[in-house]
Amino acid sequence: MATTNGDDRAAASLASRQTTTRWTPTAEQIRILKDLYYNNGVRSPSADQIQRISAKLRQYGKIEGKNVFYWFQNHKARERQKKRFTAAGENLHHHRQGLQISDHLLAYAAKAAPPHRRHGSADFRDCSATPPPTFAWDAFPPPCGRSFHDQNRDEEEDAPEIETLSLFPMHSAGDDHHRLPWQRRLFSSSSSSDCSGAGGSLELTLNSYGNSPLHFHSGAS
Amino acid sequence: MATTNGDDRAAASLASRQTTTRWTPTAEQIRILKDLYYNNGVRSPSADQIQRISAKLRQYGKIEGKNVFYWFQNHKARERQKKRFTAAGENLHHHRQGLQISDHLLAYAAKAAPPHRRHGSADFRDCSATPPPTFAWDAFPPPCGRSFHDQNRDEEEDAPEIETLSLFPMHSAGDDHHRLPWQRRLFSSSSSSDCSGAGGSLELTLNSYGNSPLHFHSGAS
DNA sequence: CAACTATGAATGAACG
DNA sequence: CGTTCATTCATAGTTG
Repeated sequence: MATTNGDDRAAASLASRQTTTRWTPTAEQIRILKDLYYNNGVRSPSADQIQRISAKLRQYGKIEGKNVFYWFQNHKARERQKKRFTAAGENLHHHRQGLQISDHLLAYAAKAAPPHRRHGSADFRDCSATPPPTFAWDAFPPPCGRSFHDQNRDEEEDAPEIETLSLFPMHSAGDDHHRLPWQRRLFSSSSSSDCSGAGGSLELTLNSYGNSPLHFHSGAS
Repeated sequence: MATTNGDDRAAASLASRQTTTRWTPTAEQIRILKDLYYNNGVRSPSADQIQRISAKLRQYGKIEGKNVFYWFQNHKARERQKKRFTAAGENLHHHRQGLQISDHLLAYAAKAAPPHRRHGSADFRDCSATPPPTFAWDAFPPPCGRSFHDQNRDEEEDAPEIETLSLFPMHSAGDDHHRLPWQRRLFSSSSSSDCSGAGGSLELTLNSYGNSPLHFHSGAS
């Protein structure tokens, strides 16, 4: 991303009496953390490792063990979470289902092809054929010569699996998987006339919150 | 909101390849989202719901799962935040003009709530028996002296004094491993070649990025 | 166009 | 671990 300075939030806000209680990692700290995460496969460091890491990172700024712990926890969790609700490729293939508004949309959609904002290069996680079951702490350069990305923003990769998933499973006769109780019928598509640009009515059924279907009135009034 | 715009802001303008093109929800998308929020009580949709919602909303414009996720997060958070100030801000009716930060500053000024724990719960800085979220691994496991660590942080990211403390304690006679709240059940993965270099002076070489000794450049680019 | 506001995006911290 | 809350940054979009 281009969050201005990005990592230097700490340096940026050090001007005043920052009552900020929470840790503001420096660029170097983040760099090291990501290096450990991606290049070394560190995902859930143990207490000992956390201590070592924090000790090391302390050279670059204030940091405590819990910060390291949380960082890895969050980083890992977010990576998974993101993948979870980003199942379908979402940005480059919108089903144009005949709507008048798409006129403009298509217009710039064509030119706005470029993917996200922070796709630099390939990810590092699988830069080597050997999964990182162990912690490569000691001392050894990264297995594969990896070009360092800019500074911050990790390098998540997208697996644009275009599977045209059923947007709204009406009634899955062949129930295959039971995931969670609320995963039942969340949405009910009203056949095929719900995709009106603006001015339609769609029904959404959310069993988890209410059994009554929801009707959207896009009547614009 | 304030301007009841209601147009397809998506079709606003997009000429330059903004590296930070954040999602601009369309009127229909917002309407549906609010409908879900208010009429259906959806506050924190899960991954599955997010997928469906985003899929549905995609008919009205480009959208990704994370947009839905963030939308609900923000909407909920802000609503809560606003309500939280109504009671205390009866006197300070300053138009909170300028500076986004004034938002929370007013909050503190109004309620003067200690900036630590979250929504009132129970205070627990009691260093007696079981400090709930006490993180022991910091530098040294405080017996119970300081429950709350960084509180009056008036220090900056500097002062990295490279103490020569043993960064990597070998085994140190085992002694008592700080029994972290989670270690009991989380850090029990000692059944494998944990840190291979645990018994030596790990060096943590992270020179893949050109390890600068330290030195924080004042940044400011 | 500057000043300001609403809100999307990000992330540290923590809960269950 | 997945989920949730709080706080902060960045910026689209107005408003004067």
